[in-house]
Amino acid sequence: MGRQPCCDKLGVKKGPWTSEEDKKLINFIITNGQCCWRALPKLAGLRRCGKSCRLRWTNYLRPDLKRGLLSQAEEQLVIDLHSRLGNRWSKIAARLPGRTDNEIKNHWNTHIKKKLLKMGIDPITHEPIIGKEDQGLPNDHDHMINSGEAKRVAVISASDEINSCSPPDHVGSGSGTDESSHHDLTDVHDPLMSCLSALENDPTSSWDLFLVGHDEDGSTKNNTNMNVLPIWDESFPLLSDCEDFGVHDFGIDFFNNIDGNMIESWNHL
DNA sequence: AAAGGGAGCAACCGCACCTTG
DNA sequence: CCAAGGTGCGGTTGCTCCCTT
Repeated sequence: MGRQPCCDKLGVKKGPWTSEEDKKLINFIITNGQCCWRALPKLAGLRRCGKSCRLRWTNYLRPDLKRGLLSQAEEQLVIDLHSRLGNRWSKIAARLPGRTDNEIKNHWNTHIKKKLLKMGIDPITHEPIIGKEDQGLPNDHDHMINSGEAKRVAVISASDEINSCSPPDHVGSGSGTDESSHHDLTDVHDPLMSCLSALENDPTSSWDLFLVGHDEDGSTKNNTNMNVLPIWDESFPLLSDCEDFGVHDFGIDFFNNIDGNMIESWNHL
């Protein structure tokens, strides 16, 4: 049988996109909306694979994309969601407006993973790594766990809200690796979260600002920045209706509502 | 100032799932 | 119901930039 390749390998350009190609793609999508990706390259006059066009659009050209590093709140949300969803980057990205799965995946692999490892926390299981000396971890990782270094991972005390919007489709995969069941944030037995909760009052952490706020009387409370963590159903009603936050979510209305700022940002490409 | 190495990110690849006829 | 096409997703690669020596 065999599947027909998504595009003719011959004559299809690969590698970095030029600004000229970007403009062609943007112009086509603005004019025509996003139709079938396979046909798009020909129609838009691009010598690119349809897949490549889709990727370029979703990961780079989409007007609603945020630029720059993830904020601490976003990073924390990624950690939290990863603890429950695993490497389902698209699902995680769906909870972070303006961020792409690719971006989050990259950020995870290059930043967050290292941070967690440095803290002696397994980035896969989100459990403390104890007594595993041969994993290339710093020798003092146990010390870091006990000293409050690990606290930087942050505490989600707003777990109820987040749990309330857990995607329904991440359960029952049948693989026996249902992350949601044992990484539920409300579960006090979650080693990562309980570890972090125990450390949350350490005033030395550079992440305190967003982890836990301190009232003037010294009592702790959720930092106001925690409010940045979205209560999706309320704050992002549109997103809560979107299983994925992809290009297909932009209909004709979206393109009718493209404003000057978007065009401006594209002009800077 | 130049070379080497590491980090970060954009893009590609291939598989899996969904849709359609 | 099945086969084939279309799309999405996660893993991986490779290029570029920056820092260190």
